[in-house]
Amino acid sequence: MENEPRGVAPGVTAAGEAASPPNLVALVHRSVTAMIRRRQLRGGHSIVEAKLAAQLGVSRTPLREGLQRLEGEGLVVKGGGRSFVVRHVDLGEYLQSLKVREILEPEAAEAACGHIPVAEIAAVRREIAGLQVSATALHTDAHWQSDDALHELFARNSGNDVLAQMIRRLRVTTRLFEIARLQDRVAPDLREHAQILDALAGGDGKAARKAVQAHLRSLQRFALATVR
Amino acid sequence: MENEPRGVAPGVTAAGEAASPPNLVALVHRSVTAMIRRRQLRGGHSIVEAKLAAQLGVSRTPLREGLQRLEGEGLVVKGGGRSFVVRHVDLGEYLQSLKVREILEPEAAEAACGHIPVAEIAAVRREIAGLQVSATALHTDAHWQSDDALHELFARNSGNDVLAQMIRRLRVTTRLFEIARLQDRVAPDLREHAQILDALAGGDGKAARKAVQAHLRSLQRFALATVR
DNA sequence: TGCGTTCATTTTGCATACAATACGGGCCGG
DNA sequence: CCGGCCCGTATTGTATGCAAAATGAACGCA
Repeated sequence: MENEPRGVAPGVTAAGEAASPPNLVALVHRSVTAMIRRRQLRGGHSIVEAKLAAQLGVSRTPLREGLQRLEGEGLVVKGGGRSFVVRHVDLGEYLQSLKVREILEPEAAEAACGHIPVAEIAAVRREIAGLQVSATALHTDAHWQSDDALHELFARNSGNDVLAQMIRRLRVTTRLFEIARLQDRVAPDLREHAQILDALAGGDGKAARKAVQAHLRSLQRFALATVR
Repeated sequence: MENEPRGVAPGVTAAGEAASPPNLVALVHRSVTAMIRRRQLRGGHSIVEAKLAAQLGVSRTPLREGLQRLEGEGLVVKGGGRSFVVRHVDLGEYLQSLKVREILEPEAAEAACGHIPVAEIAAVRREIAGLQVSATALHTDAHWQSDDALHELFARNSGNDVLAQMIRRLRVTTRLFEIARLQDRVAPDLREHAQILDALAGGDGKAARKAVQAHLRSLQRFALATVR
């Protein structure tokens, strides 16, 4: 292969991460994850290895290894035939995932109450506030990001890393669906996220639990009403 | 490479599964999973690719792909350095996992109540009954297997595949620890499993929930009391 | 036209080759 | 006796080559 600058599709590499050894499978993993989140790779799309490898500037070997790892994580599947397919989450699975989140996340929120550094809460507040201003162009991207930040806030501080990991995993699935199918969740999320933050900041465990549960139920209703 | 009969380490391949295309990465995945469960690969043990590849009769390429997939699933990790390491679950993580299972599994058991085919319940009953007889040699192996069967029973029939998948995943972690650290759980498990089965068979959702919760709490107590 | 069949092309599965890096052990200087 | 350096070896990271399987298109035959 011509040893190109190994550029990666524009704007795909993750930030930070001083990779002393370039480690191409990690690069593939990050890049493909990002591409899926940006809908550059749609759910159900079947991946041709040579093409994607060329696009990322790597050979098929690290590409395949990265994809296998993503399959283990559930982002892609080897669908029936022989090629990798970006996992497609349908409404049924989305709702099931939300049900499980409805079991786990209120628990995490309650556990986290009173254990979250105020600085972190403030940071998430700022992120949400900044959202009101920006135009709709990058809006959704930033919105999803603040969504991540909020849920990560109480997951990480729940005191149970395993619980946090499960929540993250479930959110991969739900995000996959939301990216593909839901459009205007910004306004309701803004309101509900604010309520959750208030409860977390106030250290009121019961209120936090309620707020998170209400949020997740709202998502279910929204999906049922929105998706054709 | 000498194209050997591709024998695989004795007794390592999973049963059934007529693999029309040999599919070596699936073979690796199954084999390594089995080897970990049998403690042929201990937690914390670092894997040398060439050695394991030779042992399984494959080249390093499918071996690495299989390992990457296992890393995505959380069975192995690329520990700091550069080689794969069988994940080591410590007491803390084990207890955290049990806590999460204590949230999820009672829910699944209750949901499954009344939806489990009687034949399946009977099959698990038989499996447990057969356990009483066999000697301690294969005892533990068979014990773990019946444990899988019981928990799988209500997970699969809970009506929520995502929930079932989460439970399976958590059980990978807890099993990893139990294999390494716990010895004589047979007697208490036998009793508690029977109680769960009775509740499931009776269709009593509340009782099933209670029985599963009691079982998981018993495991926590047992671990705290047993592990030095 | 409709349908099976053959052949060219694409695409994957796997093995191997090779370069880069980490590791360990001995050697030398102190 | 100890610490640091150097070099041979073990091991991993990546690319490439090639064979088998799938795909699909052209073609002939009914």
